[in-house]
Amino acid sequence: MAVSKEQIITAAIRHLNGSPAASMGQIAQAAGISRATLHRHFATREDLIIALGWRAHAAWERAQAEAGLEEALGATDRATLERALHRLITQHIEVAEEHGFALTEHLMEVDEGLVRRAHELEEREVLLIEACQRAGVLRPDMSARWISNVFFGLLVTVRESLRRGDVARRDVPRLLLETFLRGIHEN
Amino acid sequence: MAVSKEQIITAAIRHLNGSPAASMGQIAQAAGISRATLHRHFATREDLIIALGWRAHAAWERAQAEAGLEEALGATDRATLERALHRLITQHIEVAEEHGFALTEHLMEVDEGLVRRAHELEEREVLLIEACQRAGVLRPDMSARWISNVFFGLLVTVRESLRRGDVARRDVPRLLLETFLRGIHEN
DNA sequence: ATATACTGAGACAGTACTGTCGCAAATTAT
DNA sequence: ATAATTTGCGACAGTACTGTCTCAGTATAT
Repeated sequence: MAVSKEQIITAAIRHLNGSPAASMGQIAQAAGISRATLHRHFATREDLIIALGWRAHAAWERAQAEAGLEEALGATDRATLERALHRLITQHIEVAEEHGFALTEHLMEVDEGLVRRAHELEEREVLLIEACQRAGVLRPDMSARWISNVFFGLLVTVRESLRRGDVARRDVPRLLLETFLRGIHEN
Repeated sequence: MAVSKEQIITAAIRHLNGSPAASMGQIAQAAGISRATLHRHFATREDLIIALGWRAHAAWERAQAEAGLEEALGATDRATLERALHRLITQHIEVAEEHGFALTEHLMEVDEGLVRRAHELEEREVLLIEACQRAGVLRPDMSARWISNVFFGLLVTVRESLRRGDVARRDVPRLLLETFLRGIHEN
């Protein structure tokens, strides 16, 4: 096979990041294959979007794994939790960069399994946030779910900032961490 | 006239906040008018979306005005600038709540005038941010444009949090201000 | 070299829109 | 009450998709 299913997904995501409403024909063209071949791999457009969703969620899960989230959930000391949190944040930057369009794609909420998967992944981050709150790493006067949503919004910030060329790619980790943790107020 | 153009816009925005990809027929139904009537007011779907964009931008400008942004730009003292900033942030919550879908609607970038308008409004906020940085209200180690984008992302956070029912409406101003200015880190 | 599998191109029907029109009914103004 | 305006409804052509199919050409494997 000249172009594998995984390659198609990659090309589709890349194209949809710039044109979220692209048709099957445009996606096929961007992937360098015919529309018929694209339909052979993904029977419907919805199937394709769902597949992209799973890919994005896989990247999300990998980010959690590489951040050591699972292990950190058993810890109670500041250092371990803080390190996991920082890693998680920086790992997410790539995810937002590669699968950014998934952040605001409402079509993904139609797939039951995908919604459940997103919920699970989100729930694990909420657990980490709560653990950080108990350990005194994060402020306790905000709900963990709000903080989780703040994280989501800041990833949209990252995506847009990079898309518009407002910040340099290499500055993003520092900016995101500082903004997220310390806010933008002086001292 | 039973339903004015302004009422149609209001109903359309309300409906599109929940279903961003709604068709003209669905929008008409949501507004309580026929599709033909909707087309009499807005010749094309694009015209309608553009009109919603102008409405959203008008609300945006009103938020800036009520926050006293213009006057604050001439000031250099902390108190005035800080007060304008706080007002601007809280004023924006309503805008995000009422015109939330406009935050991520890419179709609005096709209208030249609308893009210029958005640019102007954004530029004024950047100027305020820079003034706040010079006055020691906001940290100077981040570009004003990044901070402006952070603000944008947090409005997406607000929209999603309210849409999902994760936070109470009355808690939003405090949460947003605290998060924006102080971040989520303990102490 | 031959069989197998895959691909691109094109045609096709089906669907869901958009945008326009005419007309009858209802609303509003005078 | 009558005229003018506005509306809903249905019909219509036009467009842009989606999803399926066929067929001829190409690559791949044995």
